[in-house]
Amino acid sequence: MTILPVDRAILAALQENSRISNRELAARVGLAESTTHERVRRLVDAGVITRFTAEVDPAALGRPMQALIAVQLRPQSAEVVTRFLDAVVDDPCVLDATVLSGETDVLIRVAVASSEDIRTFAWQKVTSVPSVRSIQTHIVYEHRRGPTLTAGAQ
Amino acid sequence: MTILPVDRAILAALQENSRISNRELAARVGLAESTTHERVRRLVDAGVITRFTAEVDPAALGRPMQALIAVQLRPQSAEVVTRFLDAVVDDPCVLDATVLSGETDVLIRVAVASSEDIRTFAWQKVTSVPSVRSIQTHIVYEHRRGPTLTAGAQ
DNA sequence: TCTGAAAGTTAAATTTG
DNA sequence: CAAATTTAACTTTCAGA
Repeated sequence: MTILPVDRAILAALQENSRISNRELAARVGLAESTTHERVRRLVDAGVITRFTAEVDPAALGRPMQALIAVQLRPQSAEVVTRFLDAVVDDPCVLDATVLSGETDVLIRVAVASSEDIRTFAWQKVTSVPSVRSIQTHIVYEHRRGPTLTAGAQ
Repeated sequence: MTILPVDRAILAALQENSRISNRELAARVGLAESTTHERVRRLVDAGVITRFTAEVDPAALGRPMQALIAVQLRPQSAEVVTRFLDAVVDDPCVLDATVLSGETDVLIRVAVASSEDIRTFAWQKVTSVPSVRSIQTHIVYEHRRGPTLTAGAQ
């Protein structure tokens, strides 16, 4: 699918607010409503827009603390990684998990009410998986989003 | 603000799809439309929902590769960290940046077209900031989301 | 805090240029 | 791709429980 400048404008507007009406979106990008509607549908169909979602602040729900837990696994096999993810990623304190190259095999981001909850997750849940060789916990002090995603490599 | 079970249902539904109509949301959570409408408004006002957004797949825009760049800064001061973030976080390849405790001070997540772009960002942009002492680049092999965020610590 | 109904607004599909 | 049209669906407000 070819991404035109007008598609970038649509992507920018919808990332900033996915709930604006099709009418307002059309006005903002300077196309007819029917055209705008069709282009949004195509962006979804092409997999450029993966979902429309509401962002929720864990802190506002009583989980003001975030941490990264770096995990080293042994043996290092695809199956071990998959099994580890399946074992931990559904825990309610997990925000996401990333599989990496390098010393650390998996990086887990958690949001919790207090450091006690990190301890419980890290030392009860994570280290109870047999293939976990070692872990390190890092407190998240700040998190910043990059620029809005509107185009390929510049 | 008190989060009732019905609010969790609203949060779950809106995270899964922020574009469903208020009518459908009301039907799904079992409340009248007017009540549902009011509760969503309150969740936004209370800062529980921070924004409604469209998730975009960088790969579908021609940036199929992601990496984490771990950065160590010297001297380690609040101002150095802030200045570093200001210098790199607006680069178009940056998805987000996290300030951490531990060896690594900042973790930058990037989405790029090829490894050549990582090299350019890491060795042109990042290491050109004087306070950067060292960096390590890790390829992202896989990324998994945790469960939907609906409540405080369980 | 909730409901139900009324009034105004918007979406979605179609047709035509 | 735009404009116009039409029907159906939706949002928003408010009186009242």
